[in-house]
Amino acid sequence: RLTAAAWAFELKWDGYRALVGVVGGEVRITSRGGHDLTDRVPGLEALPGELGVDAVLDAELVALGEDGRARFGALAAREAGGEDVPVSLVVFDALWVDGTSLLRTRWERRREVLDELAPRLRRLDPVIVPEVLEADSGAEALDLAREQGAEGVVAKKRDSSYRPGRRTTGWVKEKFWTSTEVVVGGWRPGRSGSRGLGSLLVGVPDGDRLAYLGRVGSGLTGAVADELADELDGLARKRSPFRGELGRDVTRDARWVLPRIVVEVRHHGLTDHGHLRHPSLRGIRRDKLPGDLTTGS
DNA sequence: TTCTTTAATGTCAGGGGATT
DNA sequence: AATCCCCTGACATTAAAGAA
Repeated sequence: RLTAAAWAFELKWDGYRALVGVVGGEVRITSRGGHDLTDRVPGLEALPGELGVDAVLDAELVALGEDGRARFGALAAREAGGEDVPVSLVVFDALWVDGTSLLRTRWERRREVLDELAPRLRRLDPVIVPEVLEADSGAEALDLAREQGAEGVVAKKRDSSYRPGRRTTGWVKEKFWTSTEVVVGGWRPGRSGSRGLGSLLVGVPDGDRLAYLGRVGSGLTGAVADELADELDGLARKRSPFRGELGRDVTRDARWVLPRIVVEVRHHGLTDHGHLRHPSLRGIRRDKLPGDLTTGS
């Protein structure tokens, strides 16, 4: 449905969204929430001189590992001073150049402007201006992205204008999903406003216990949530079925349960701590028992 | 053409993980 | 406490399509 005639495909970068202002000889990087991120990217002192004109650019702030792949977790760690992770600025859009706003200009034209600026931008060490993917379809673009180890693809409608701030349907993000079956070992109540379940504590069988995989709250709603709430109530248990300690912030209001219910969870792989990343509940697997699941990934 | 229904689009709140 | 990155569903609004 995403044809190359109407859509252009770019790699999706995993980092912090940032606006880069090059105005009056100074560089200023701002997060989506309006916070100053300028100090996160050293090595941009020469940017105003190289660029030659004032500009506001849309970009993503990413930390790259040795393999060239983005590592989200390393970004915030940089401030701790421990790891010296090089931070790059991936520039993918031009919003305002030399006194002219491009917000209402179609993406195709904005990309042309960006390509004109690209040779100068690339003289700066931390700056990356990624090429548009040479793909005839969304599926082909995903294949390319997978080869390059990216986390996904962003499809941009060629005639779309730029809508500041809000999420836009002119840009469609396609990420690689993983689906995993996990066992429910407990739950946490929702906030005072919402009733019943807030999130599920899940894991995979590891010997006679469960290896903790984190919480799943997104997608836990409607009839499925009510159904699960009833069933879990009947499986209540005093001791945690998980192996090891889980941390006070989790255990404080956790309710443990006999590990019997298997659910399917969609996610983006595991974090450095071995938890599910961006998990969302897909449904209950009544055809499966905890014993059917294999240990590990 | 105009009115009504439907689909697309946008906004918001509540869940997640992580770090300082 | 913040901050950042998300995902999902409910609801409101807007745009498009169908019927009269």
